[in-house]
Amino acid sequence: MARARERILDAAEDLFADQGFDATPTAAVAAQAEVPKGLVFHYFPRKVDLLAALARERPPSAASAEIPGGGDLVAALLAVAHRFQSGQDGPMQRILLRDCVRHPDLRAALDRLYQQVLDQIREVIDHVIPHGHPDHEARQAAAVTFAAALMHATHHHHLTGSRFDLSPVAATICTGLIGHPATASG
Amino acid sequence: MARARERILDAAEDLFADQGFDATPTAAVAAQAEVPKGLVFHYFPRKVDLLAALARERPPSAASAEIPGGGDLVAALLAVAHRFQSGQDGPMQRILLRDCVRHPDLRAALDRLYQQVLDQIREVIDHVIPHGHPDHEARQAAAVTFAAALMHATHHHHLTGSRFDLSPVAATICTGLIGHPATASG
Amino acid sequence: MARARERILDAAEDLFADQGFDATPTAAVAAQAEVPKGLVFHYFPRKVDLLAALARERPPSAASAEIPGGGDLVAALLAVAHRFQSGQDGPMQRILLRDCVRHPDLRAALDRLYQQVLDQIREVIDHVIPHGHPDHEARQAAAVTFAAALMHATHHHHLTGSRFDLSPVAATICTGLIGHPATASG
Amino acid sequence: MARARERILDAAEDLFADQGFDATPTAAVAAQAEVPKGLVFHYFPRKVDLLAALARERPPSAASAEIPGGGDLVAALLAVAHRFQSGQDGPMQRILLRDCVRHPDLRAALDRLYQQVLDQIREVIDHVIPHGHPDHEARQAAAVTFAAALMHATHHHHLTGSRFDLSPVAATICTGLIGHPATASG
DNA sequence: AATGAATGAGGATTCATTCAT
DNA sequence: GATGAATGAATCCTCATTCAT
Repeated sequence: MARARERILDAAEDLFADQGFDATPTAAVAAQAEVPKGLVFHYFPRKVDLLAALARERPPSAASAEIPGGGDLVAALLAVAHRFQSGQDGPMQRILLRDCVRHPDLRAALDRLYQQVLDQIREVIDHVIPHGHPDHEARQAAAVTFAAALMHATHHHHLTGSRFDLSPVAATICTGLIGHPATASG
Repeated sequence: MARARERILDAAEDLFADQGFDATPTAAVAAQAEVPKGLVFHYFPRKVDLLAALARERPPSAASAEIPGGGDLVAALLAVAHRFQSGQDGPMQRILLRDCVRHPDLRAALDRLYQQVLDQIREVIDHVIPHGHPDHEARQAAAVTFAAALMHATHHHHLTGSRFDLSPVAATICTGLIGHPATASG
Repeated sequence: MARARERILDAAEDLFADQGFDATPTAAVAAQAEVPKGLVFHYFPRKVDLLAALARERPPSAASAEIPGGGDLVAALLAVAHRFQSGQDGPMQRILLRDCVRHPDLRAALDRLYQQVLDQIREVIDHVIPHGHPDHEARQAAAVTFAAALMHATHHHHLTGSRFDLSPVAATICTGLIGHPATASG
Repeated sequence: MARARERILDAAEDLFADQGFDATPTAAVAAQAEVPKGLVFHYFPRKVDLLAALARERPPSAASAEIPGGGDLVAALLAVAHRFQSGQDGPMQRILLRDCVRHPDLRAALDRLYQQVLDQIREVIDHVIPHGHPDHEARQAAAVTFAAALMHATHHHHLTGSRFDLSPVAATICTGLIGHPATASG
């Protein structure tokens, strides 16, 4: 069954996200994937290769969906955050955020994820505030701010299970950009 | 020697910060503390008790020093961040940020740390912008924003070894609060 | 490609000589031979069959070349030794000497090798000292002595990488046979 | 029980001599020593440390006993050989001869053993032929010859279980030294 | 004949924890 | 209290061998 490899990756993603890489025995991966233990090592000679394969083949993408129009920057930012935190890549995000500390191989994937988030936020800002009023630098600073807060919020969420409310952050940024926290335009 | 207990905690703090709780054998703690292995278990019956003792007896404090006057909010915020990231509590911060994921006992300590940071930032804001122009809510939102970004920056720092520049964040927040990113007053 | 079998044997000879039979995975043989793993087992159902095939099909021969004339027994003996230790059968010698301990199948091949060495030495002795002065028994004893020492020297060489100087041995034997260690005749 | 370490070494010596180092699981050592598996690693963190400890703490000694007088060099040499091959150090000899190939740590011990054998043989020669007739060089050459042959004979013995008859070797050497193979002096 | 996925027994090593002294 | 020997469950990984295709 050529699916074995995929099933192993599925199981690994699941278990690593849940308990962490180090705390997950390869035997558990094999069990959940319903393959014999040896097969895991057939495809991934060392346990860490499983992690690397996940980072390589299943990078979490901050998939940018359509940007909600309407000129409401706060809503747009929160929508980005929501999409990011509710997407199907939760498991990989957890793995990256959790295990990056001990497995620097994951750093690249985490960096890429952050960059995607940042780019997406910037895109949203530019879309909602199309003119040129706040200059490039201010826009980028705003994007960085929201991206950093979003990363923290996501970490917090994975840590505690409860959401970190980003509304104040979005409001602060919005005010910084257009002078008031509410619906832009006007 | 009654110092043994302290030496054990010193060693544990050091090693846990460096390699993580799970990856540090108690034998290594004993070795670095230069005490016999049995003594570690004499004072801390289970390994996790070591972690709990650290969190209880050596909580990292976002020690608020004097607030730099002068009305420069950006500088004041960055000063808070710098103090936080350069303090002597780096090891305990690392431990909390790293191992909180698997050891919820640490959550309380991490929450407390965040709260201290948040309070301190708020205090700085109120100190620099004493009047009442931006209302309480906006001030708190700004504080939350900077606290979240600071937590992310700290995490990033511990992860990569390189600093995460918080200047854009501080500028964005400052603009949100007083309309322009530079020295307040006016 | 019918050459596959030969390539497998080549690889096995190489690797077994280098790391020993037990320490060489069949997968390594397949890799070095550039054949799929399954093919190794196609030709040699059990790993040990590879070893047996080597011993059977590629026995090291103490190939007797022309005997250096001139009546110098010491030189002649050393020439035999040199030929033996420098021949192309080094790998198989190593395999026999090393793995015979655990794989008695190799014993016959090793015995045959020793016998060839012995016969060849005897031949050299008879060629250099053609008359009948030292009787058959003494000649055979001398041959046995040099053969034993040569085996040890070879083993030593394979073990340490450095040569074991057989000159004293040749000199001793020569003196035993003809009364003085130098060039025979006289 | 403080004897545990000795019992582990006893078991290791036994099993390594019998089946070889690589083919002996540490579990087997523990079982034969009647200690829990973990204790083996308590004393010898890596399996190879067991081997090193054996080589260090239990080096086989070519224990020189009293030299048989009587002036019979052949008998004296054979006595040395017999003592060497019948001594209580058979197991360690086997281990050295067998596993030196893959574990160069043993080389020093094997070298030392050879040196002891050589020295002892030389001593016997000097004792039996006290005068100065054959010069130093010839004596040393004779000793080297017998030592090499003895090593081969021992290896052969360990390999096949049957003795390698050293009489011809002794006779050849004796003739080389004193002109005739029989009882010296006269 | 040829292939490489599949299998699972086995083996070295780690380490928290216990406990006799 | 203090000590380090003792314990054994757990884990990663290896590898000969089988087998469906």
